[in-house]
Amino acid sequence: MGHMTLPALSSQTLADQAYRALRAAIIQGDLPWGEKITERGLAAGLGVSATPVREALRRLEQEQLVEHTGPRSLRVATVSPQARSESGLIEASLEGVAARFAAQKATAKQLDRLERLLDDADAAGLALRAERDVGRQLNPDKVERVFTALRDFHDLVEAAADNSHLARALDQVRAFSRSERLEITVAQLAAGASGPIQRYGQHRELLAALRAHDGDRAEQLARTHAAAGVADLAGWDV
Amino acid sequence: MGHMTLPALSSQTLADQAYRALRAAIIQGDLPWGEKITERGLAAGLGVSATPVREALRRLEQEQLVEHTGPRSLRVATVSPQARSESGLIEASLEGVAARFAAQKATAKQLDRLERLLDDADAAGLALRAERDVGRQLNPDKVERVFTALRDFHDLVEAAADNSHLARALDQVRAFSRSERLEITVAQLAAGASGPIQRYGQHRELLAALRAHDGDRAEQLARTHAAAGVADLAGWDV
DNA sequence: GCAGCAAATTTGCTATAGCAGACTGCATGA
DNA sequence: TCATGCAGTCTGCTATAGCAAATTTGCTGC
Repeated sequence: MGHMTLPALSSQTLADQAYRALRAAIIQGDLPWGEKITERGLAAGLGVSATPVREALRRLEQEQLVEHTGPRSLRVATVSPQARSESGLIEASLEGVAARFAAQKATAKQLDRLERLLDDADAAGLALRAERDVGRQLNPDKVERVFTALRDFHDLVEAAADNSHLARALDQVRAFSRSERLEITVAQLAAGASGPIQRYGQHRELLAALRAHDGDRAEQLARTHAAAGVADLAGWDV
Repeated sequence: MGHMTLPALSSQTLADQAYRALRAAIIQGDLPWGEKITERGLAAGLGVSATPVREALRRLEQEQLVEHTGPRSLRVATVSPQARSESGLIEASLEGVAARFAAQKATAKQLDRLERLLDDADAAGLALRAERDVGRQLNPDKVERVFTALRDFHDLVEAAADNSHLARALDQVRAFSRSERLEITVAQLAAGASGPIQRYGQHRELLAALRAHDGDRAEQLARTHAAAGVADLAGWDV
């Protein structure tokens, strides 16, 4: 056996494609919250028959992105601002658990990669801070680099946690809590908000806790950090 | 409009029935973890066609109770002991969040009902303790009453939290963390374990925190309590 | 015995047809 | 003007047929 087969890189079934397409459409707002939908309508829009669309809808229903209004009618789920911010708290709690697991399991290679991501973010972040201090406009390319580095950081912590149930739960709740966060936070940064930049150093502390295998502290830091992100958006005190 | 229509008391679609039946079969062990399954086989067993079974399988796959092994083969998911205990920690964390939400939102009526449930549990529980102290065999009927009362207590806290995303996440993770807990704990009680009975008074403290709208303390108590339940089973320190 | 290959069977996936119930709009009558 | 019935249409649900690919089976040759 010279090679190992990758675990289905692209399932490519129409039902799977329909699921991804509809999920993305909902999260990105192409299918607005509360929109009435029909199997046949979606099937025609996607160019497939009703069968794979039905399976996609059942999966979306399972994660509450689609809901039944009556015995024979469907719509994209509605999500109140309160539900959105509460989802942020749920997400923060789960990210805390992820950090706890990661503190137990992260390999040396993963920890090093985490450190390199923070170095990248710092390089671009310090430049941004300097630009802001002299009143220049923020370089969108550097903003992007900071965000992708920090997103990769969180994703890698989640991967190090190595628990598929936790990962699934996070994916599902993020569809509600995080659908517009990136755009908002970028806007806040441009407007001069200091919260995101202040929370910056917390990543270093979290990494130190992970290295020390200090699950309690890692969870505490990750959760507080994530909850602060929600608070910035909602003006809440957590 | 003199009355309001109840929201679909029994959906009664075959796909829904198939979903519930298969889910129960998996959790109760009638379909063992790792069992290979086929659409047609399950459909024949349930007496329906393959279509509703496929939809049920997609939903079960979404919550990781069923998984693909290859492009054309399915099986009931496998769950390691580690994954099971980790699910217990995830559940404990989510129950903590539920208690936090409940502390903000619980109505006076709900709080009173919670108190009555604890009174019920205490009545039966004290009798059990007395029986155990004199070495008599535990009355199975009273054991049942304690468990149902405490289960109702947790369910009502969850209902008071009033967040469907949280409720769904709890349901899904419990399929893994709690599938055999009741039986085990009953067995432990019969064998004289003291942990469950010692954790008993914690419910009163939680209720007090809910009444005081003390979200921090409610979360702390609920989470510790739930995590202790996991620790009892796994011999872990949380 | 056993590895390798090909035929036969199994299996998941998709499209389609049709049913039963819900919904819509319009005409009717008070 | 408004409630009420009644087609006609729409919609979700289920069963079925068939395809393409994977899996299994059994044969062959070493």
